[in-house]
Amino acid sequence: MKIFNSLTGKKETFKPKIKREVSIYICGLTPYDDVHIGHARTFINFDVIVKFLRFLGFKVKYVRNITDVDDKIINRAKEEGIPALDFSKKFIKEMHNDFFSLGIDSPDVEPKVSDHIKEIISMIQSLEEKGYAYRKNESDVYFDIQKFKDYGKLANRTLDQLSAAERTIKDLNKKHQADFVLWKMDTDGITWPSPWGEGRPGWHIECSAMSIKYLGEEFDIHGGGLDLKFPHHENEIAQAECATERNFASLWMHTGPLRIEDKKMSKSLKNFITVKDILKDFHPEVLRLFFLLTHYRSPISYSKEGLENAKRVLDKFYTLFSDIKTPRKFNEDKTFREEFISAFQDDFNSPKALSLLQAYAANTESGGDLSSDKLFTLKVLLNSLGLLLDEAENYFKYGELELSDREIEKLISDRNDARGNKKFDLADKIRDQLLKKGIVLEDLDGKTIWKKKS
RNA sequence: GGCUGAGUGGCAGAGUGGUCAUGCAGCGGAUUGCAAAUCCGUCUACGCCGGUUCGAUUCCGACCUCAGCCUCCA
Repeated sequence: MKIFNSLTGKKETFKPKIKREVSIYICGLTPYDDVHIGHARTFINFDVIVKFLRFLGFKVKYVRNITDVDDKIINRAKEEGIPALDFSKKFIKEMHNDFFSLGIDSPDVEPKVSDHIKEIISMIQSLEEKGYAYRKNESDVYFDIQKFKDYGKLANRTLDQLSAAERTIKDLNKKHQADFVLWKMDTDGITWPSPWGEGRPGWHIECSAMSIKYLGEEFDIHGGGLDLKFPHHENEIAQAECATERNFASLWMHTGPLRIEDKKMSKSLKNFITVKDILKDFHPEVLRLFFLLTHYRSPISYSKEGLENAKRVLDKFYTLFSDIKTPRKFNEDKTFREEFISAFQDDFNSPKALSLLQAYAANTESGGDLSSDKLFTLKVLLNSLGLLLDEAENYFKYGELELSDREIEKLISDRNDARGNKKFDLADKIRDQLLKKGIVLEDLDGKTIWKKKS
Protein backbone atom coordinates (compact mmCIF):
# COMPACT_ATOMS: atom_id res chain seq x y z
CA MET A 1 0.00 0.00 0.00
CA LYS A 2 1.29 3.40 -0.99
CA ILE A 3 0.05 6.72 0.32
CA PHE A 4 1.07 10.24 -0.62
CA ASN A 5 2.49 11.99 2.43
CA SER A 6 1.96 15.76 2.43
CA LEU A 7 4.80 16.11 4.89
CA THR A 8 7.43 14.71 2.53
CA GLY A 9 5.62 15.42 -0.72
CA LYS A 10 6.16 11.83 -1.79
CA LYS A 11 4.21 8.66 -2.22
CA GLU A 12 5.42 6.35 0.53
CA THR A 13 4.96 2.72 1.38
CA PHE A 14 2.53 2.68 4.25
CA LYS A 15 3.84 1.07 7.39
CA PRO A 16 1.61 1.46 10.43
CA LYS A 17 3.28 1.59 13.83
CA ILE A 18 1.53 -1.56 14.88
CA LYS A 19 1.25 -4.28 12.28
CA ARG A 20 -2.22 -4.52 10.74
CA GLU A 21 -3.52 -1.65 12.89
CA VAL A 22 -4.08 1.93 11.80
CA SER A 23 -4.57 4.99 13.96
CA ILE A 24 -6.11 7.87 12.05
CA TYR A 25 -7.25 11.34 13.03
CA ILE A 26 -9.29 13.53 10.69
CA CYS A 27 -10.13 17.15 11.40
CA GLY A 28 -13.90 17.31 11.51
CA LEU A 29 -16.01 20.36 11.13
CA THR A 30 -17.15 23.38 13.10
CA PRO A 31 -20.91 23.05 13.55
CA TYR A 32 -22.40 26.47 12.91
CA ASP A 33 -24.15 25.92 9.58
CA ASP A 34 -25.43 23.13 7.33
CA VAL A 35 -22.99 20.59 5.95
CA HIS A 36 -21.90 21.63 2.46
CA ILE A 37 -20.51 19.64 -0.42
CA GLY A 38 -16.93 20.61 0.39
CA HIS A 39 -17.33 18.87 3.74
CA ALA A 40 -19.04 16.02 1.94
CA ARG A 41 -16.07 15.55 -0.33
CA THR A 42 -13.53 15.39 2.45
CA PHE A 43 -15.52 13.13 4.73
CA ILE A 44 -16.69 10.81 1.95
CA ASN A 45 -13.10 10.46 0.79
CA PHE A 46 -11.89 9.58 4.25
CA ASP A 47 -14.89 7.33 4.76
CA VAL A 48 -13.88 5.38 1.67
CA ILE A 49 -10.26 5.28 2.80
CA VAL A 50 -11.21 3.89 6.20
CA LYS A 51 -13.69 1.44 4.65
CA PHE A 52 -10.99 0.23 2.28
CA LEU A 53 -8.40 -0.19 5.03
CA ARG A 54 -10.92 -2.29 6.93
CA PHE A 55 -11.77 -4.20 3.77
CA LEU A 56 -8.09 -5.11 3.55
CA GLY A 57 -8.22 -6.39 7.10
CA PHE A 58 -6.60 -3.53 8.99
CA LYS A 59 -7.92 -2.81 12.45
CA VAL A 60 -8.62 0.91 12.23
CA LYS A 61 -9.08 3.37 15.04
CA TYR A 62 -10.72 6.36 13.44
CA VAL A 63 -11.02 9.62 15.37
CA ARG A 64 -12.81 12.63 13.91
CA ASN A 65 -13.31 15.64 16.11
CA ILE A 66 -15.97 18.34 16.36
CA THR A 67 -14.78 21.90 16.99
CA ASP A 68 -17.70 23.15 19.02
CA VAL A 69 -15.93 26.11 20.62
CA ASP A 70 -15.16 28.78 18.09
CA ASP A 71 -15.69 32.45 17.18
CA LYS A 72 -18.13 31.65 14.42
CA ILE A 73 -20.31 29.59 16.72
CA ILE A 74 -20.22 32.18 19.46
CA ASN A 75 -21.15 35.00 17.09
CA ARG A 76 -23.96 33.13 15.44
CA ALA A 77 -25.33 31.97 18.77
CA LYS A 78 -25.31 35.56 19.98
CA GLU A 79 -27.27 36.66 16.93
CA GLU A 80 -29.86 34.04 17.68
CA GLY A 81 -29.81 34.79 21.38
CA ILE A 82 -29.10 31.25 22.56
CA PRO A 83 -26.17 29.70 24.46
CA ALA A 84 -23.24 28.76 22.21
CA LEU A 85 -23.23 25.09 23.15
CA ASP A 86 -26.96 24.77 22.48
CA PHE A 87 -26.42 26.37 19.11
CA SER A 88 -23.62 23.99 18.15
CA LYS A 89 -25.59 21.00 19.43
CA LYS A 90 -28.30 21.77 16.92
CA PHE A 91 -25.83 21.70 14.05
CA ILE A 92 -24.09 18.61 15.37
CA LYS A 93 -27.42 16.87 15.08
CA GLU A 94 -27.87 18.15 11.53
CA MET A 95 -24.37 16.98 10.72
CA HIS A 96 -25.07 13.49 12.02
CA ASN A 97 -28.26 13.31 9.96
CA ASP A 98 -26.50 14.45 6.80
CA PHE A 99 -23.56 12.11 7.30
CA PHE A 100 -25.95 9.25 7.90
CA SER A 101 -27.82 10.08 4.68
CA LEU A 102 -24.53 10.07 2.84
CA GLY A 103 -23.61 6.64 4.13
CA ILE A 104 -20.60 7.93 6.04
CA ASP A 105 -19.65 5.59 8.87
CA SER A 106 -19.39 7.07 12.34
CA PRO A 107 -15.83 7.41 13.57
CA ASP A 108 -14.81 5.30 16.55
CA VAL A 109 -14.35 8.41 18.65
CA GLU A 110 -15.86 11.81 17.95
CA PRO A 111 -14.41 14.14 20.58
CA LYS A 112 -15.66 17.66 21.15
CA VAL A 113 -13.56 20.61 22.31
CA SER A 114 -15.97 21.49 25.10
CA ASP A 115 -15.33 18.09 26.69
CA HIS A 116 -11.54 18.40 26.58
CA ILE A 117 -10.72 21.72 28.17
CA LYS A 118 -8.71 19.96 30.85
CA GLU A 119 -6.44 18.23 28.32
CA ILE A 120 -6.05 21.46 26.38
CA ILE A 121 -5.06 23.49 29.45
CA SER A 122 -2.60 20.86 30.46
CA MET A 123 -0.96 20.89 27.03
CA ILE A 124 -0.66 24.67 27.10
CA GLN A 125 0.89 24.45 30.56
CA SER A 126 3.37 21.97 29.27
CA LEU A 127 4.26 24.33 26.41
CA GLU A 128 4.61 27.15 28.88
CA GLU A 129 6.95 25.14 31.10
CA LYS A 130 9.13 24.29 28.13
CA GLY A 131 9.26 27.90 27.02
CA TYR A 132 7.17 27.69 23.88
CA ALA A 133 4.27 29.75 25.17
CA TYR A 134 4.27 33.38 26.26
CA ARG A 135 2.03 36.35 26.94
CA LYS A 136 2.62 40.06 27.36
CA ASN A 137 0.92 41.78 30.25
CA GLU A 138 -2.52 40.22 30.39
CA SER A 139 -2.72 39.34 26.70
CA ASP A 140 -3.81 36.07 25.12
CA VAL A 141 -1.35 33.21 25.44
CA TYR A 142 0.68 32.74 22.26
CA PHE A 143 2.79 30.01 20.76
CA ASP A 144 6.31 31.21 19.98
CA ILE A 145 7.00 29.81 16.50
CA GLN A 146 10.59 31.03 16.50
CA LYS A 147 11.38 28.55 19.25
CA PHE A 148 10.33 25.60 17.11
CA LYS A 149 13.03 24.98 14.55
CA ASP A 150 10.79 22.82 12.36
CA TYR A 151 8.07 25.41 12.03
CA GLY A 152 6.87 25.48 8.42
CA LYS A 153 7.93 21.94 7.55
CA LEU A 154 4.47 20.85 6.48
CA ALA A 155 3.54 23.87 4.40
CA ASN A 156 7.16 24.33 3.30
CA ARG A 157 7.43 27.88 4.46
CA THR A 158 10.16 29.84 6.21
CA LEU A 159 9.60 32.35 8.98
CA ASP A 160 10.73 35.15 6.65
CA GLN A 161 8.16 34.18 4.07
CA LEU A 162 5.50 34.18 6.73
CA SER A 163 6.29 37.61 8.11
CA ALA A 164 6.41 38.96 4.56
CA ALA A 165 2.82 37.93 3.91
CA GLU A 166 0.95 41.00 2.72
CA ARG A 167 -2.24 40.49 4.57
CA THR A 168 -0.80 40.05 8.02
CA ILE A 169 -2.37 42.37 10.52
CA LYS A 170 0.11 43.63 13.07
CA ASP A 171 -0.50 42.53 16.63
CA LEU A 172 1.78 44.32 19.05
CA ASN A 173 1.57 41.61 21.68
CA LYS A 174 3.06 39.01 19.35
CA LYS A 175 6.79 38.35 19.02
CA HIS A 176 6.34 37.09 15.48
CA GLN A 177 3.28 37.96 13.42
CA ALA A 178 2.67 34.28 12.68
CA ASP A 179 2.55 33.36 16.37
CA PHE A 180 -0.88 32.02 17.13
CA VAL A 181 -3.20 31.97 20.11
CA LEU A 182 -3.18 29.02 22.50
CA TRP A 183 -5.54 30.46 25.07
CA LYS A 184 -7.81 33.34 24.26
CA MET A 185 -8.68 35.66 27.12
CA ASP A 186 -12.41 36.24 27.05
CA THR A 187 -15.23 36.72 29.49
CA ASP A 188 -17.95 36.89 26.89
CA GLY A 189 -19.32 33.91 24.98
CA ILE A 190 -18.43 30.50 26.30
CA THR A 191 -15.49 30.46 28.71
CA TRP A 192 -13.67 28.34 31.25
CA PRO A 193 -11.36 29.24 34.13
CA SER A 194 -7.68 28.61 33.50
CA PRO A 195 -4.29 29.37 35.07
CA TRP A 196 -4.20 32.49 32.86
CA GLY A 197 -7.72 33.59 33.68
CA GLU A 198 -11.16 33.24 32.18
CA GLY A 199 -11.13 32.36 28.51
CA ARG A 200 -11.21 29.63 25.90
CA PRO A 201 -8.83 27.63 23.73
CA GLY A 202 -7.43 29.12 20.54
CA TRP A 203 -8.07 27.36 17.27
CA HIS A 204 -5.53 24.52 16.61
CA ILE A 205 -4.73 23.38 20.15
CA GLU A 206 -7.85 21.21 20.40
CA CYS A 207 -6.75 18.88 17.62
CA SER A 208 -3.29 18.40 19.08
CA ALA A 209 -4.73 17.64 22.51
CA MET A 210 -7.54 15.35 21.39
CA SER A 211 -5.60 13.35 18.81
CA ILE A 212 -2.91 12.62 21.38
CA LYS A 213 -5.45 11.68 24.01
CA TYR A 214 -7.12 9.05 21.81
CA LEU A 215 -4.30 7.89 19.56
CA GLY A 216 -1.14 8.54 21.53
CA GLU A 217 1.73 10.96 21.08
CA GLU A 218 2.76 9.33 17.82
CA PHE A 219 0.19 7.90 15.47
CA ASP A 220 -0.13 6.86 11.84
CA ILE A 221 -2.29 9.22 9.80
CA HIS A 222 -3.58 12.72 10.29
CA GLY A 223 -5.77 14.22 7.60
CA GLY A 224 -8.21 16.87 6.55
CA GLY A 225 -9.07 19.22 3.73
CA LEU A 226 -6.19 20.87 1.93
CA ASP A 227 -7.31 24.24 3.23
CA LEU A 228 -6.36 23.09 6.71
CA LYS A 229 -2.76 22.34 5.78
CA PHE A 230 -1.71 25.85 6.67
CA PRO A 231 -1.96 27.22 9.24
CA HIS A 232 -4.07 24.68 11.12
CA HIS A 233 -2.05 21.51 10.63
CA GLU A 234 1.27 23.33 10.72
CA ASN A 235 0.31 24.72 14.10
CA GLU A 236 -0.92 21.38 15.35
CA ILE A 237 2.48 19.91 14.59
CA ALA A 238 4.23 22.75 16.38
CA GLN A 239 2.15 22.41 19.53
CA ALA A 240 2.20 18.66 19.68
CA GLU A 241 5.87 18.14 18.91
CA CYS A 242 6.97 20.84 21.33
CA ALA A 243 4.72 19.59 24.10
CA THR A 244 5.65 15.92 23.75
CA GLU A 245 9.10 16.20 22.17
CA ARG A 246 8.05 13.42 19.88
CA ASN A 247 7.05 13.09 16.24
CA PHE A 248 3.24 13.35 16.26
CA ALA A 249 1.58 11.94 13.11
CA SER A 250 3.90 10.22 10.65
CA LEU A 251 1.74 10.64 7.59
CA TRP A 252 -0.37 13.62 6.55
CA MET A 253 -3.17 13.34 4.02
CA HIS A 254 -5.03 16.22 2.41
CA THR A 255 -8.09 16.05 0.20
CA GLY A 256 -8.21 18.35 -2.80
CA PRO A 257 -10.39 21.43 -2.94
CA LEU A 258 -13.88 21.57 -4.35
CA ARG A 259 -14.96 24.39 -6.57
CA ILE A 260 -18.42 25.45 -7.63
CA GLU A 261 -18.81 25.79 -11.38
CA ASP A 262 -15.12 26.73 -11.63
CA LYS A 263 -15.14 29.20 -8.77
CA LYS A 264 -13.59 28.66 -5.40
CA MET A 265 -16.13 27.71 -2.80
CA SER A 266 -15.55 29.56 0.41
CA LYS A 267 -17.22 30.98 3.41
CA SER A 268 -16.41 34.52 2.39
CA LEU A 269 -17.81 34.10 -1.13
CA LYS A 270 -20.94 32.49 0.32
CA ASN A 271 -21.29 30.26 -2.69
CA PHE A 272 -21.57 26.97 -0.90
CA ILE A 273 -24.13 24.30 -1.72
CA THR A 274 -25.49 22.18 1.08
CA VAL A 275 -25.74 18.43 1.18
CA LYS A 276 -29.46 18.72 1.83
CA ASP A 277 -29.91 20.60 -1.45
CA ILE A 278 -28.08 17.93 -3.41
CA LEU A 279 -30.01 15.11 -1.79
CA LYS A 280 -33.31 16.59 -2.92
CA ASP A 281 -32.47 15.62 -6.48
CA PHE A 282 -29.78 13.01 -6.25
CA HIS A 283 -29.38 9.72 -4.47
CA PRO A 284 -26.53 9.95 -1.92
CA GLU A 285 -24.52 7.32 -3.73
CA VAL A 286 -24.52 9.53 -6.82
CA LEU A 287 -22.66 12.20 -4.88
CA ARG A 288 -20.30 9.56 -3.49
CA LEU A 289 -19.56 8.21 -6.94
CA PHE A 290 -19.16 11.73 -8.31
CA PHE A 291 -16.35 12.27 -5.80
CA LEU A 292 -14.76 8.86 -6.30
CA LEU A 293 -14.58 9.40 -10.05
CA THR A 294 -11.82 11.91 -9.25
CA HIS A 295 -8.70 11.17 -7.24
CA TYR A 296 -8.95 12.44 -3.67
CA ARG A 297 -6.04 14.86 -4.05
CA SER A 298 -7.19 16.46 -7.32
CA PRO A 299 -9.41 19.49 -7.41
CA ILE A 300 -13.03 18.84 -8.32
CA SER A 301 -15.28 21.33 -10.00
CA TYR A 302 -18.83 20.75 -8.89
CA SER A 303 -21.43 20.97 -11.60
CA LYS A 304 -24.86 19.56 -12.18
CA GLU A 305 -23.60 17.94 -15.38
CA GLY A 306 -20.91 16.20 -13.38
CA LEU A 307 -23.50 14.76 -11.00
CA GLU A 308 -25.70 13.70 -13.89
CA ASN A 309 -22.77 11.91 -15.44
CA ALA A 310 -22.08 10.11 -12.18
CA LYS A 311 -25.73 9.16 -12.04
CA ARG A 312 -25.62 7.58 -15.48
CA VAL A 313 -22.64 5.51 -14.41
CA LEU A 314 -24.35 4.40 -11.22
CA ASP A 315 -27.58 3.69 -13.13
CA LYS A 316 -25.67 1.17 -15.20
CA PHE A 317 -24.47 -0.69 -12.15
CA TYR A 318 -27.90 -0.73 -10.55
CA THR A 319 -29.47 -1.83 -13.82
CA LEU A 320 -27.04 -4.69 -14.07
CA PHE A 321 -28.00 -5.95 -10.64
CA SER A 322 -31.73 -5.22 -10.88
CA ASP A 323 -32.13 -7.59 -13.79
CA ILE A 324 -30.63 -10.59 -12.13
CA LYS A 325 -30.76 -12.41 -8.86
CA THR A 326 -27.60 -12.35 -6.86
CA PRO A 327 -26.58 -15.96 -6.38
CA ARG A 328 -26.67 -17.27 -2.87
CA LYS A 329 -23.59 -19.36 -3.31
CA PHE A 330 -20.51 -17.72 -4.67
CA ASN A 331 -16.79 -17.63 -4.69
CA GLU A 332 -14.87 -14.47 -5.11
CA ASP A 333 -13.02 -14.00 -8.33
CA LYS A 334 -9.53 -13.63 -6.88
CA THR A 335 -7.87 -12.19 -9.98
CA PHE A 336 -10.44 -9.46 -10.30
CA ARG A 337 -10.31 -8.68 -6.62
CA GLU A 338 -6.52 -8.43 -6.71
CA GLU A 339 -6.59 -6.14 -9.71
CA PHE A 340 -9.00 -3.84 -7.96
CA ILE A 341 -7.03 -3.83 -4.73
CA SER A 342 -3.80 -3.19 -6.52
CA ALA A 343 -5.27 -0.12 -8.22
CA PHE A 344 -6.84 1.19 -5.06
CA GLN A 345 -3.81 0.47 -2.94
CA ASP A 346 -1.81 2.92 -4.98
CA ASP A 347 -2.64 6.04 -3.01
CA PHE A 348 -6.35 5.24 -3.06
CA ASN A 349 -6.64 5.63 -6.82
CA SER A 350 -10.41 5.43 -6.94
CA PRO A 351 -10.84 6.57 -10.57
CA LYS A 352 -8.56 3.82 -11.75
CA ALA A 353 -10.18 1.20 -9.54
CA LEU A 354 -13.62 2.28 -10.73
CA SER A 355 -12.59 2.15 -14.35
CA LEU A 356 -11.73 -1.52 -13.80
CA LEU A 357 -15.16 -2.10 -12.31
CA GLN A 358 -16.87 -0.31 -15.19
CA ALA A 359 -14.99 -2.22 -17.83
CA TYR A 360 -15.61 -5.38 -15.90
CA ALA A 361 -19.34 -4.76 -15.70
CA ALA A 362 -19.41 -4.39 -19.47
CA ASN A 363 -17.55 -7.67 -19.92
CA THR A 364 -19.80 -9.43 -17.48
CA GLU A 365 -22.83 -8.35 -19.48
CA SER A 366 -21.56 -9.32 -22.88
CA GLY A 367 -20.22 -12.58 -21.55
CA GLY A 368 -23.76 -13.51 -20.65
CA ASP A 369 -22.61 -15.30 -17.54
CA LEU A 370 -24.66 -13.13 -15.24
CA SER A 371 -24.86 -15.18 -12.10
CA SER A 372 -21.19 -15.93 -11.90
CA ASP A 373 -18.64 -15.51 -9.17
CA LYS A 374 -17.37 -12.53 -11.08
CA LEU A 375 -20.62 -10.69 -10.78
CA PHE A 376 -20.73 -11.29 -7.10
CA THR A 377 -17.19 -10.03 -6.75
CA LEU A 378 -18.20 -6.88 -8.58
CA LYS A 379 -20.88 -6.28 -6.02
CA VAL A 380 -18.59 -6.98 -3.09
CA LEU A 381 -16.07 -4.49 -4.43
CA LEU A 382 -18.65 -1.78 -5.08
CA ASN A 383 -20.03 -2.34 -1.61
CA SER A 384 -16.57 -1.93 -0.14
CA LEU A 385 -16.60 1.64 -1.44
CA GLY A 386 -20.04 2.31 -0.03
CA LEU A 387 -21.78 1.92 -3.39
CA LEU A 388 -24.65 -0.25 -4.53
CA LEU A 389 -25.92 -0.74 -1.01
CA ASP A 390 -29.50 0.26 -1.80
CA GLU A 391 -32.18 -1.84 -3.45
CA ALA A 392 -32.33 -1.09 -7.18
CA GLU A 393 -36.01 -0.25 -6.93
CA ASN A 394 -35.46 2.34 -4.20
CA TYR A 395 -32.53 3.73 -6.08
CA PHE A 396 -34.47 4.31 -9.28
CA LYS A 397 -37.45 5.82 -7.46
CA TYR A 398 -35.33 8.15 -5.33
CA GLY A 399 -36.51 11.77 -5.13
CA GLU A 400 -39.65 13.78 -4.64
CA LEU A 401 -42.68 13.16 -6.86
CA GLU A 402 -46.04 14.81 -7.38
CA LEU A 403 -47.90 11.55 -7.78
CA SER A 404 -48.36 8.88 -5.17
CA ASP A 405 -47.31 5.29 -5.83
CA ARG A 406 -50.97 4.32 -6.01
CA GLU A 407 -51.77 6.94 -8.66
CA ILE A 408 -48.81 5.82 -10.69
CA GLU A 409 -49.79 2.15 -10.46
CA LYS A 410 -53.32 3.02 -11.57
CA LEU A 411 -52.05 4.82 -14.67
CA ILE A 412 -49.69 1.98 -15.48
CA SER A 413 -52.56 -0.45 -15.23
CA ASP A 414 -54.74 1.74 -17.48
CA ARG A 415 -51.94 1.90 -19.99
CA ASN A 416 -51.45 -1.83 -19.99
CA ASP A 417 -55.16 -2.32 -20.59
CA ALA A 418 -54.92 0.01 -23.57
CA ARG A 419 -51.89 -1.89 -24.85
CA GLY A 420 -53.72 -5.15 -24.48
CA ASN A 421 -56.44 -3.75 -26.73
CA LYS A 422 -53.84 -2.42 -29.17
CA LYS A 423 -54.90 1.14 -28.41
CA PHE A 424 -51.36 2.38 -28.68
CA ASP A 425 -52.35 6.04 -29.04
CA LEU A 426 -53.95 5.97 -25.61
CA ALA A 427 -51.05 3.99 -24.17
CA ASP A 428 -48.54 6.53 -25.44
CA LYS A 429 -50.66 9.35 -24.11
CA ILE A 430 -50.45 7.88 -20.63
CA ARG A 431 -46.73 7.38 -21.00
CA ASP A 432 -46.35 11.07 -21.90
CA GLN A 433 -48.61 12.11 -19.09
CA LEU A 434 -46.41 10.28 -16.58
CA LEU A 435 -43.24 11.54 -18.19
CA LYS A 436 -44.40 15.10 -17.61
CA LYS A 437 -44.67 14.26 -13.93
CA GLY A 438 -41.12 12.95 -13.96
CA ILE A 439 -41.87 9.27 -14.30
CA VAL A 440 -40.36 6.97 -16.87
CA LEU A 441 -41.96 3.66 -17.75
CA GLU A 442 -40.18 0.55 -18.85
CA ASP A 443 -41.85 -2.52 -20.24
CA LEU A 444 -39.94 -5.60 -19.25
CA ASP A 445 -41.21 -9.01 -20.27
CA GLY A 446 -44.81 -8.95 -19.17
CA LYS A 447 -44.24 -6.39 -16.46
CA THR A 448 -44.08 -2.61 -16.43
CA ILE A 449 -41.89 -0.81 -13.94
CA TRP A 450 -41.39 2.88 -13.33
CA LYS A 451 -38.44 5.03 -12.44
CA LYS A 452 -37.95 8.64 -11.54
CA LYS A 453 -36.71 10.61 -14.50
CA SER A 454 -33.19 11.98 -14.12
C1' G B 1 5.23 38.70 -4.53
C1' G B 2 6.30 33.60 -1.98
C1' C B 3 5.08 28.26 -1.67
C1' U B 4 2.53 24.00 -3.92
C1' G B 5 0.03 21.51 -7.73
C1' A B 6 -2.02 21.08 -12.61
C1' G B 7 -2.62 21.55 -18.14
C1' U B 8 -4.92 14.63 -21.95
C1' G B 9 -10.20 13.54 -27.16
C1' G B 10 -17.41 16.88 -26.72
C1' C B 11 -17.27 15.88 -21.12
C1' A B 12 -15.22 13.40 -16.76
C1' G B 13 -10.64 11.09 -15.86
C1' A B 14 -6.31 7.24 -15.38
C1' G B 15 -1.71 5.98 -17.25
C1' U B 16 2.77 5.13 -19.98
C1' G B 17 9.46 6.14 -23.30
C1' G B 18 7.52 2.48 -28.77
C1' U B 19 0.85 -2.02 -29.98
C1' C B 20 -6.29 -0.15 -26.28
C1' A B 21 -7.01 3.42 -20.60
C1' U B 22 -11.96 3.40 -18.92
C1' G B 23 -16.68 5.56 -18.70
C1' C B 24 -20.38 9.09 -20.26
C1' A B 25 -22.13 11.67 -24.43
C1' G B 26 -22.35 11.44 -30.03
C1' C B 27 -22.94 8.73 -34.65
C1' G B 28 -24.51 4.01 -37.57
C1' G B 29 -26.96 -0.73 -36.97
C1' A B 30 -29.73 -4.93 -34.28
C1' U B 31 -33.80 -5.43 -30.89
C1' U B 32 -38.65 -2.97 -29.19
C1' G B 33 -46.05 -1.58 -31.00
C1' C B 34 -43.44 3.17 -29.11
C1' A B 35 -39.75 3.47 -25.39
C1' A B 36 -36.08 1.61 -21.82
C1' A B 37 -32.34 -1.89 -21.09
C1' U B 38 -28.99 -4.79 -23.87
C1' C B 39 -25.83 -6.15 -28.06
C1' C B 40 -22.58 -5.02 -32.54
C1' G B 41 -19.77 -1.22 -35.01
C1' U B 42 -17.55 3.82 -34.93
C1' C B 43 -15.08 9.19 -34.46
C1' U B 44 -12.07 12.93 -31.76
C1' A B 45 -6.09 13.33 -27.35
C1' C B 46 -2.04 14.36 -24.66
C1' G B 47 -0.89 23.57 -23.52
C1' C B 48 3.40 26.03 -26.44
C1' C B 49 8.74 26.01 -27.98
C1' G B 50 13.30 23.70 -27.84
C1' G B 51 16.58 19.46 -26.14
C1' U B 52 17.87 14.11 -25.04
C1' U B 53 16.48 9.51 -27.83
C1' C B 54 16.14 5.08 -33.25
C1' G B 55 11.39 6.83 -31.04
C1' A B 56 8.28 11.32 -26.16
C1' U B 57 1.90 12.73 -24.32
C1' U B 58 5.48 10.21 -20.95
C1' C B 59 12.49 12.43 -19.40
C1' C B 60 15.12 17.61 -19.29
C1' G B 61 14.87 23.14 -19.94
C1' A B 62 12.31 27.76 -21.14
C1' C B 63 7.52 29.89 -21.92
C1' C B 64 2.14 30.44 -21.52
C1' U B 65 -2.28 29.41 -18.83
C1' C B 66 -5.06 27.81 -14.61
C1' A B 67 -5.92 26.43 -9.54
C1' G B 68 -4.94 26.03 -4.13
C1' C B 69 -2.49 28.06 0.22
C1' C B 70 -0.11 32.63 2.38
C1' U B 71 -7.43 35.75 5.65
C1' C B 72 -12.61 32.41 7.86
C1' C B 73 -12.99 27.63 5.36
C1' A B 74 -13.25 20.44 4.71
